[in-house]
Amino acid sequence: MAITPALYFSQTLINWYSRHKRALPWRETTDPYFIWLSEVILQQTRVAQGMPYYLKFTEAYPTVHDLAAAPQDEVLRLWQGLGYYSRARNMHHTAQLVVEKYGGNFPDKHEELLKLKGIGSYTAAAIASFAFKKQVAVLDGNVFRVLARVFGLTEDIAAPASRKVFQKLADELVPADAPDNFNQAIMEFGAIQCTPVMPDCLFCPLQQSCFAFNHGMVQELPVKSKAKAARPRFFHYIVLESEGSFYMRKRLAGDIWQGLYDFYLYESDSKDLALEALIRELSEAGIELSSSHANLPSKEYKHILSHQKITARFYYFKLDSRLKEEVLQESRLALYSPEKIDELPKPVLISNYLKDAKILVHL
DNA sequence: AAAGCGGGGAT
DNA sequence: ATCCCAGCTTT
Repeated sequence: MAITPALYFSQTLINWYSRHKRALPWRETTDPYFIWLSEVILQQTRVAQGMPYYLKFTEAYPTVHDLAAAPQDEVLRLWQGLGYYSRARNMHHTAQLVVEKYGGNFPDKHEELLKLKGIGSYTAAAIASFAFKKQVAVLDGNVFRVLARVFGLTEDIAAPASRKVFQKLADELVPADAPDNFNQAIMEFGAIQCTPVMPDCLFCPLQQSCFAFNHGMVQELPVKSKAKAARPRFFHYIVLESEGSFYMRKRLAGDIWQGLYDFYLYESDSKDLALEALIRELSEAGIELSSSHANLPSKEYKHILSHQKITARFYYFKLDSRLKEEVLQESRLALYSPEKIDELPKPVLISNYLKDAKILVHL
């Protein structure tokens, strides 16, 4: 008997997957905790970049109870360098909720998983299918690309409204008897074979049935609107040293790097520092710098985020005496030895400076 | 619906 | 230097 197009598609992908799948540690388990950990780490992150973090986290926190019991600074420190730090904060929060509300066991329903912080439709589908064999289709960037090309979908994948079309198709394609294998297969296929640039159409098992290949539209699909240009920002970091220790503070909500530690920050709309304005602001904060203080501007650091283009310079000042308690309260600064600084979660930009300035020798 | 949120790899 | 990758939350 003839097989349906949906069956042909899923069986072809699963067959391809059995021959091309990479051996990855989170594919060796059905433990929802490890699946969840890997999927949160892999959001917006390539396997090669996420792998060392997955190994670090599973070693430091073998169970959801260990993660739940950890201090936030420690979790963020382990996450340091991976970016999108709300993932770590939400993950930590969810670990505590799973322990308190679910007795340490993750819910197995897609809609229950969806209620947890940091778990959206993709991650909920991944956990539900990989750990609990539920018939729900994952929809990530790889799946968008594969479906757009093979089935000729021309909706803008950057537009939220397009999700409905892709989700409906993906849901029709995911087989009841192997939802986990199919979901893994289609994402792996997108990552290895049907890549964003230079896809390997020549040796593609779906070549003859692929809309994009047959219509010479491989370069045109998927359709994706461009992101807007990154906003330029100019950071002037004031590095205050007292007796070999440094004043730092934890960043607040409402800007990048929430929960990470950096120095006193003076931001302006120019790469050049307006010294008088800085002195005035510091003075208002109760921090008096006399001309006797050494002022060594660092080299210029360019730090590129997807949505911001930061130009930063560090100004080092050695203080004659410690800042007063009320000044610390008001500015939220605190004094940290290099050993303590090493343990603090910090933006990559700050870590780079600390390394260059030889304040931190390792890392 | 749009904006905000990190960082790294390929060319 | 300039292109690419992208899930979740908040607004």
